[in-house]
Amino acid sequence: MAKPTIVQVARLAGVSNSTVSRCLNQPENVDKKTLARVRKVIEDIGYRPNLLAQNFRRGQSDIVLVVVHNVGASIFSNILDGIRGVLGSRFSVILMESRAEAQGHARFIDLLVAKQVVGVILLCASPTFDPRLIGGFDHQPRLPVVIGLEPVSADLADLPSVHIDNHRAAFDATTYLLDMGHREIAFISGEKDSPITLDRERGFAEAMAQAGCAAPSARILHGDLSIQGGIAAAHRLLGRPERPTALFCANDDIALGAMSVAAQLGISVPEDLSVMGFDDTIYAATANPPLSTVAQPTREVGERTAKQLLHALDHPEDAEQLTEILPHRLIIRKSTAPLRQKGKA
Amino acid sequence: MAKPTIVQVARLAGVSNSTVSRCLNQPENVDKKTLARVRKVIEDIGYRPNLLAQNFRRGQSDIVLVVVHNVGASIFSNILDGIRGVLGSRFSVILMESRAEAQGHARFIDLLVAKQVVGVILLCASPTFDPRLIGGFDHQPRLPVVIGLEPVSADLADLPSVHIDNHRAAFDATTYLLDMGHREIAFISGEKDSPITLDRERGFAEAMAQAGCAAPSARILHGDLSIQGGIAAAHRLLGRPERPTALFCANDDIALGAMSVAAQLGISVPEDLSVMGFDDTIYAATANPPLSTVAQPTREVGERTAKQLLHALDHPEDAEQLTEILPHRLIIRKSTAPLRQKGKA
DNA sequence: CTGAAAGCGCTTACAG
DNA sequence: CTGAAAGCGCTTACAG
Repeated sequence: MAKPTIVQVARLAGVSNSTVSRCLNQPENVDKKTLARVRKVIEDIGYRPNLLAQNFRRGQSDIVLVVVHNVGASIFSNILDGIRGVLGSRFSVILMESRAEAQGHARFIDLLVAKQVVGVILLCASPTFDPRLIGGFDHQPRLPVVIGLEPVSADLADLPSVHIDNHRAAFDATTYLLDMGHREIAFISGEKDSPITLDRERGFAEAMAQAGCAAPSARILHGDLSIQGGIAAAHRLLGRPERPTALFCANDDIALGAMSVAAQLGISVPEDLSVMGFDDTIYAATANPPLSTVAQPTREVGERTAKQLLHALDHPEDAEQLTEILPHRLIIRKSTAPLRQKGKA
Repeated sequence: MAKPTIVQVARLAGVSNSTVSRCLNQPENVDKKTLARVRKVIEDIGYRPNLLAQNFRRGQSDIVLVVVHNVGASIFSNILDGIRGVLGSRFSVILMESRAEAQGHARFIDLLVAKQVVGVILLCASPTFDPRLIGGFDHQPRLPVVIGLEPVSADLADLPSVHIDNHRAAFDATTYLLDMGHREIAFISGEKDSPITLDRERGFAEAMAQAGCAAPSARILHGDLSIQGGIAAAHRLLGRPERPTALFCANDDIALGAMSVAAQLGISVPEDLSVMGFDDTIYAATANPPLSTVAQPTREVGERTAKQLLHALDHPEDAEQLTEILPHRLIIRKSTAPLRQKGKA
């Protein structure tokens, strides 16, 4: 008993294949009674269109590629949930890790071509995955691309994107630290020129400059957006006596790494050192001490990103490119405190 | 300029489509010289087989479905890396979250049927994803399934699986705690009857019983393998005066949640309470205090699981079912310490 | 609103 | 070792 195909349905319903196909794909163009009859047969024999045949015939798969820096980063969990929720069962999501791609761009393109992906969501806008290079190659049409989470640099401004105002968020967080009396603030950032942190660095520098701190950009350390990155930076920063009194970290993992170094060195957080993270991942609230941080609406980022992609897929003629700015929120917990007066030691 | 197809290659090489196809799929059956000529043409015009057509024609996709409880759990990061490394570019990995599947089994089957997945890796052997139900339904052939990370219950013993000896690992960890003088030890586990924790619970109970502790299974709390689960259990456990002196947690997230509750309640870890985790995720080492835990070779779990699947895919006739037991390792950091003598308070 | 026919790009017996 | 031919299950102009 083989899997039923469209021809069995057609035979049983007494119509042609074309009509069955229309019932599936453009029911509005089918007579009500015919439609009902065909649907009944479909139901009765449990017919399901062969996706492989559909994809082949239509010349495109049902695969959406989502590029993340690192699947393990807990921030992606909610975002991916949001994406899957919207894309639903109509599309399959496959993940690619930018950090794992030593071969970089070539393999990325390979994958796009080989898998005949229908759309791309970039949750990391590294140069390797320059969205301008998506499509237009190898006889492929240009693919819809949406950028999520990351700000979009000016030269990519024509691409739809969904993210918070990173500049403003970093400005707010830094201002909060400044308001607590801190002046010796260091910003532990990600890779130099990484798009996700550039805006944050500018926000930091701007707040610092407004508060009269000299050469704020000298207070920015570049590294890796990871626990290891936080550890490395903290070792450089906290080993010396004239260490900063507050650390603003480009993400929570960095902050967690930095706090562990502080603990090792016997520096108390927040008494001797305030630490502020970014993202409000699930590990922030239970850190010891609980981490103050900047929250992003991650699930919403995923949902909105996916909705924009869906729109682009369903309305290829509609070239409207939206930039959606979602709200951020300062979450103050226990890892930050007012600057202690000098005579502390 | 359309994407080149097999017929252009055939024409340019002066052979038939069949021969080009053979060059691609069974080069050993092609004359060396013909092969070389065809390959040259392929190279020259940049031909790449249309995967969509291949999949359709062969009646199967190149998709491997990996089921995890929760993508965000950091333990899966390395495992997925391992899987991807082995499955490489030949297959696409799509992820399904068991926790997200309220509809459960039905949707799972739907996905399998609809996407025509070629193989399944189960990183969570919940009843919803009972591997015996994979395949055999809806006119589909039985699919190769490999279980990773989780122990396999006796009734599924005919399925290949890759995991540590969870019973032994829990026994070892509990014994370590007992050797430190602890007797009032609680085990915070996952869902009741969750296969991943059953073996661990038995290992715990066995070690406790050997040490003469009465009713060890009464010391097992069931909840959720998450930070929230750890928080909930810790609230039940640590609120009362006759609280345990040591907590053994079924994973690191639980331990992190429990430690945060201890911190809130002013209970010092490890002075007043030893806490032991499981998995050695990236958040264990930088916790405050750094978390003692049981490490699993996660990347290897992924690689071995994927290799078994690959074997099953390439040798469907070979029914050999392997159970691979990988080594575990106790990692002792700062969250565990010898029991303090009574007169502490 | 419906049907007959062609065709998407490949693979696979089959015959030679 | 190679080629001619059929066919996988669907969709899509086209004609009526």
